[in-house]
Amino acid sequence: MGRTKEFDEEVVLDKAVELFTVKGYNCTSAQDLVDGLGLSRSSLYDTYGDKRGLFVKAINRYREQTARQMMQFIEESDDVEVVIRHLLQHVLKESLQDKFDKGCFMLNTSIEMAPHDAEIAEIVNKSMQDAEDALYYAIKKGQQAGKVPKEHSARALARFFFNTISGIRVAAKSGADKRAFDDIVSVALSTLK
Amino acid sequence: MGRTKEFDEEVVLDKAVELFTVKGYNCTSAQDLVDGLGLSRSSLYDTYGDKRGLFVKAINRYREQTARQMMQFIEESDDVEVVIRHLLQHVLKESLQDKFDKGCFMLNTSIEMAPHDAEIAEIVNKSMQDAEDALYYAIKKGQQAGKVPKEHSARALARFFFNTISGIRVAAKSGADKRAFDDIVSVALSTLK
DNA sequence: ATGTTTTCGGAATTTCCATTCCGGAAAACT
DNA sequence: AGTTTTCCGGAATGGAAATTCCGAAAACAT
Repeated sequence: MGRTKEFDEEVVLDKAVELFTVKGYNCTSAQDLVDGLGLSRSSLYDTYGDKRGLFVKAINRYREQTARQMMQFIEESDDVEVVIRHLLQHVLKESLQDKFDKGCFMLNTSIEMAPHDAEIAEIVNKSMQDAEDALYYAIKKGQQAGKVPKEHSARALARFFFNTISGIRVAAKSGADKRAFDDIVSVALSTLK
Repeated sequence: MGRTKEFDEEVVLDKAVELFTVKGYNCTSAQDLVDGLGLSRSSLYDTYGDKRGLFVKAINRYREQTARQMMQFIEESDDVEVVIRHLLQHVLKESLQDKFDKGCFMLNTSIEMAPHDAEIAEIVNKSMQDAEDALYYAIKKGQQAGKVPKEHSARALARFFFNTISGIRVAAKSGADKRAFDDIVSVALSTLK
């Protein structure tokens, strides 16, 4: 046995998510990664193959984390409106605290990379579909319990709320303000009445 | 007087908008531009300074065009709901016909460039604000005419619809399907009832 | 026609960035 | 202590992309 790795791969991946989210794939140079991840160039290439390999691992990690987080929101309450309100407020809080306007890694990637990288596109699409499905099941349950009007189908509402969140995350990238976010959330939630 | 230009600057800018929208700034190489714009490398640099200069001119042109288009929608009818329905359907049609999933130039740019290019960020922000303001005036007029409920302020509704459009344009980038778009539009429009 | 100015196409240059390579040190284990 | 494995820093390497340069061609003027 030789020397053990001095870095925790998961910690490194979290930092990579952060770096790639702020500057995107193309504008994050190998040097940025060496500086930001706290490991040497050679360790980076030994461990992840190349820049794109690191990126793929980072986005897969992000996907797992956000999927888990989503499940937590869904399981938090039986009242769908509460769930969705909390979810939107969570997105909103993230967006407001986002000092560097880094936005959402998945959404940024779907704009920057997905159109010309099939493997990454698949990850992004699956992740977005998972999120929509999670919303769908929560809303469906709410409708069956009579807590959500059936004027719109559960699928339609799920798509709508997912779309609303996408919009908010775009706005976060150019630093929209709290009042604007609050308005959007308030109008969006009124569709559940 | 010397030799006359063999290209029409406006036509070139429209093509540049197309190219940059499909691949983004970073992935559109100078060679892509030479091939796609139909002018020589030297003419390109003589006319626009450099790649970024061309990009800035292209996005300003796009901004003018979309602002004009928005005004046409607003002036088309006195019935706000009709205006917004047509606007959403227009965005939806564009998105569905978008064979290369190029999406919206302004939104793509706000994700890829705005965070690290202040001048471009300003153009993007102004353009988005213009669009929201146009929606605001249309809705305000509708509320004054008693055609739109005042449960939400005109500003809130304008922000909400602008946000909905952003979401749709993100989805267009990964080729969402018609049923999903129809659902989103349908739920969004129900907020005007 | 001839001169002048500007464009054009493409070759040449330069700059930047991802990736590889190297030598030495540090850790883990025998 | 010795061996092995992995680490680190940084100096090359290689390639791709942006930009500049140059000779020829076109448009217009005198």
